[in-house]
Amino acid sequence: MNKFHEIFRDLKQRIEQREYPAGSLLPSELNLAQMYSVSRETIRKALRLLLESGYIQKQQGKGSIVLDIQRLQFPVSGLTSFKELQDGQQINSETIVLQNKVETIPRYLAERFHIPEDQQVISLVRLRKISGEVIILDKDYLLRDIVESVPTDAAEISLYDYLEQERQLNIAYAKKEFVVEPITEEDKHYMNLKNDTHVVVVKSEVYLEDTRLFQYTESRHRLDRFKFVEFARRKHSL
Amino acid sequence: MNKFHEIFRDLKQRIEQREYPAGSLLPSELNLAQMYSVSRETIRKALRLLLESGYIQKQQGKGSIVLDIQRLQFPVSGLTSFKELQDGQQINSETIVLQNKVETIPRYLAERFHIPEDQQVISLVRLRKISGEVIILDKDYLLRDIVESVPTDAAEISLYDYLEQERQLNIAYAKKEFVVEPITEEDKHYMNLKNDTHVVVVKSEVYLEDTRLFQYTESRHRLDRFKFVEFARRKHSL
DNA sequence: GAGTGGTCTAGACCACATT
DNA sequence: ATGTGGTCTAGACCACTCA
Repeated sequence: MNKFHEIFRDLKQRIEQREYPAGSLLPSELNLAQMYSVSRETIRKALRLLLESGYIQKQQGKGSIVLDIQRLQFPVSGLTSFKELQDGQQINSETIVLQNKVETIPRYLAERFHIPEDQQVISLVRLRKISGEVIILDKDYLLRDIVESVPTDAAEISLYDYLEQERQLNIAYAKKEFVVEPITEEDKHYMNLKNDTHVVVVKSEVYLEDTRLFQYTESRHRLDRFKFVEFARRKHSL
Repeated sequence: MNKFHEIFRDLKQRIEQREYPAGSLLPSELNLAQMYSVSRETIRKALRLLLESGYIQKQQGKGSIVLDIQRLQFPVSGLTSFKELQDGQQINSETIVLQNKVETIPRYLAERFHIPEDQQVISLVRLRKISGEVIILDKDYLLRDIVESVPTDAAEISLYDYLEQERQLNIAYAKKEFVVEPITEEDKHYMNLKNDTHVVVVKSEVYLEDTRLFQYTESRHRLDRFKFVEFARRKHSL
């Protein structure tokens, strides 16, 4: 729909299909502007998206160098749902909804977020299986002021699809925290933990476009199957 | 030096000092343009930096909402050195250089990066102490084609300061991978591991502006002291 | 010197939220 | 209807790289 977004997608695809191979230079901004019949600033917006997602590296005076996506493959970071992760890779996965009920918010969360102690939340507990093994235990709390209820089959397929498309919620940003914690009885009960004593826990606070908190999640991962990949750029002196 | 960067730093500071308190709106882009005597596009570049670093949330038709930095404090992610992390928080820390020598590249790295097997590297091993305890074991390999040698006191204080300022190297981006691995004899020997069986390992491939690989690092963290915080934005349909 | 990306401008029109 | 941010333009000048 937006010009710069279309150009981004087009260039991205051409890079992925090796039409612009790794190590080569993209056409200059001026050339691209002529090729797509847009202004240079519009090209620059598209290139910025490519830069941020790790497809190119720019050099003043030289040009835009295409990076090696083979090498930098699967950078999986940011605010991405389990479903989207699986779609990106071809992995056979399965979600089992253990719990989907309304309750009052746990006290430690009410305190942490300065929310009334009688706040109602939807409490979801889900198991994530990959190749038949239970790898992840997800515990979600959704504020009931914002979502009244979630159909269990939506929780099974993709919660974010449902919230964004059916409920028209605009998920905007999140604070994520990665820590390692000793296992609980619940972990031991639901996951195939062998002799593990710890799990990796990813705690996320998710906010809407209007800055309202609407979700808190603890995603508990089996140690030996946890992997998080990130593409990072150096920010020179903010 | 750049106008938009100066404006970013100014607005950032005013937000941190609660001149623009959390939940309030910044002046409109048109107003800001007049206040700083610049064009609106320049203001928009500054606001984009604020948006990306989690200081504001924009809403079309409404304005730029200041976010609660108390709540979203210490988002520590991206490509940041140990020194910079410590500077951001007031923690007493110490670095001990265990090794600083030239050797041929380990075979698994030569294969992984398609580098000649006789490539020379600088091999650094460093311990990171926080409050007197050894928390992190850092193993660095720097390609000798790019840096000939590193003074041990530079490795002790800040490697990145030295590389960027003394050596004029432009560090641009990295691929980072977070996994959990069983401990090695080396881990056991140097860190106070108690009964831990695993460590968190952050593996980083660091690249220069001209896209040359120049550093590979394994940062091995004690489980109970590992914490990684990230501010993430939802990317709607790339 | 020619070509590249980086910054900045002044203006236009659109989409959205509020009154 | 007004004001907000989102997109796009055409042009200017600067900083940098490379032949």
